[in-house]
Amino acid sequence: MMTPMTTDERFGELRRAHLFAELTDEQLGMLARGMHEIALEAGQTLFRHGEPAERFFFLREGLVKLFRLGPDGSEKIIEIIKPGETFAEAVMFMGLKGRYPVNAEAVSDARLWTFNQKNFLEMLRQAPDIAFGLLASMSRRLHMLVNQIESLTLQNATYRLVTYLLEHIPSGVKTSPEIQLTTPKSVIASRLAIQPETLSRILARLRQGGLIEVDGPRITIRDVSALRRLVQTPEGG
Amino acid sequence: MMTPMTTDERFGELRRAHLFAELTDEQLGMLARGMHEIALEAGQTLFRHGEPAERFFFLREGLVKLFRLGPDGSEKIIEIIKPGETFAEAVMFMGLKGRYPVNAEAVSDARLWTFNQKNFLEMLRQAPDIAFGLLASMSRRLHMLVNQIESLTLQNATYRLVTYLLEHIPSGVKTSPEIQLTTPKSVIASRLAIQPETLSRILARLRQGGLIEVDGPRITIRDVSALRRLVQTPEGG
DNA sequence: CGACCGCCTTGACCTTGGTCAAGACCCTCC
DNA sequence: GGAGGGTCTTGACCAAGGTCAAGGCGGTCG
Repeated sequence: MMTPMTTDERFGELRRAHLFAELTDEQLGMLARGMHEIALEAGQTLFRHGEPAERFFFLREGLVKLFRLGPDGSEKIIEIIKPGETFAEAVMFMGLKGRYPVNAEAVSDARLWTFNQKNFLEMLRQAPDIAFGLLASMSRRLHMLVNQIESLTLQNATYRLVTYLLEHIPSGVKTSPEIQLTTPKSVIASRLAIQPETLSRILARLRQGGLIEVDGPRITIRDVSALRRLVQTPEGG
Repeated sequence: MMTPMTTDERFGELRRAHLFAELTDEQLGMLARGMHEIALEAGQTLFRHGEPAERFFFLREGLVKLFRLGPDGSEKIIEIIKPGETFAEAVMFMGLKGRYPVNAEAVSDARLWTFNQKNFLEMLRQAPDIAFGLLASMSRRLHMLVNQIESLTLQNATYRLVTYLLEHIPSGVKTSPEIQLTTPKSVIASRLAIQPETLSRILARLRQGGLIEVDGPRITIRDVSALRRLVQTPEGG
């Protein structure tokens, strides 16, 4: 048994999510009434593509991947959910017949809060301001997807990996920043729509070129500007 | 000079858009107050990727493509807008600092109505019900993008083209449906993220296999079920 | 009518990244 | 310490699709 959380602690944790950050205590209270906690073990499935979508989720601990399966069973990870993020909330607006467009599975042991669709819509109706936050967060997600489509079609594997690395440089570091990969390389590969072998080969090539150093899950960037140049668009774009 | 439209005609046209379909006359009236008409010639640019997003659009006539440019200037068409559709409305919620995530250009001569961001947000604040329609339409678009990502990564060029064909079969036709391509093949190729040459080759291959007949922009499907089988997923998915 | 232009098609070749297979490395557990 | 398992790496090979180049097939315009 773990010590029960105070209401304040719960509210603080919920506010980590973009979606809830702007809510008043009262609104969070309404939200929390319909909230349930669940735990998943690594590898456990949360929901499957095509299932009726009756709940959405807030990830407290662990890692969850959202993915689609191809005809041959190969999986493409659409998004990796990290603690403090909500997911599947967009589906709530497809109405009662809405279905999850992806599969969700815990990558590592995870703890989540779940929210019931009906309660949530009801709350929105009473506090329409929240809808604006939702609209903003959805349009952000929309743009992310557009960016993904661009990089999947306009750019090659090296470009995608280098972009991924550059995006994960800890801020504030000037020289030789070090990136600690928090997810297995195979997961990153799927996220970038390449095979683990190819990921490995590209890292090797960058290493040989003196741009980076690789030590297991720790990657040190030797030459940030050279990496930037690799993915630079000639035009402003 | 063209004959001026009656208010009723305008409302009827606006309601063709998902986004506006559910609005009352009064709400449409508010919307129409901030509306302006513009015309574009084929090839003319409406807005560019990165520009401040102050307006969104309703396409009345013609064809508009939304696309991104790669480092080498190659373009990937994200979406082809057809008459009766709205676009760029999601960006309105990124706040005053929002910027268009794509380029927009008229494929053929086009007429549009434009809506100012500030007016629109103001109206939403007074009629929060509309926000729910918006949320639904955005989550639909979100799902479409997820589907695109899947087909770009999990499936090959033939799969994408066949899926495109199947989606464009006029409804109600049983035997040998005929598809009239309304956009140049090169545009379709970009939409499917393949080269025009590849598109041409795949069509040739399908033709040799007796699955379709091609006569310029007119494609006759000889064997619908064979096409369906081509893209069938072994599992339910 | 014939030159020209845009769009599509076809062919030859090449690059990228996927597949298959073998082994390296590392960690845990007995 | 050693066996076993998961993950990552490396190599050899292959297939899909991109690139380059040439030509066909209407259209339009002078």
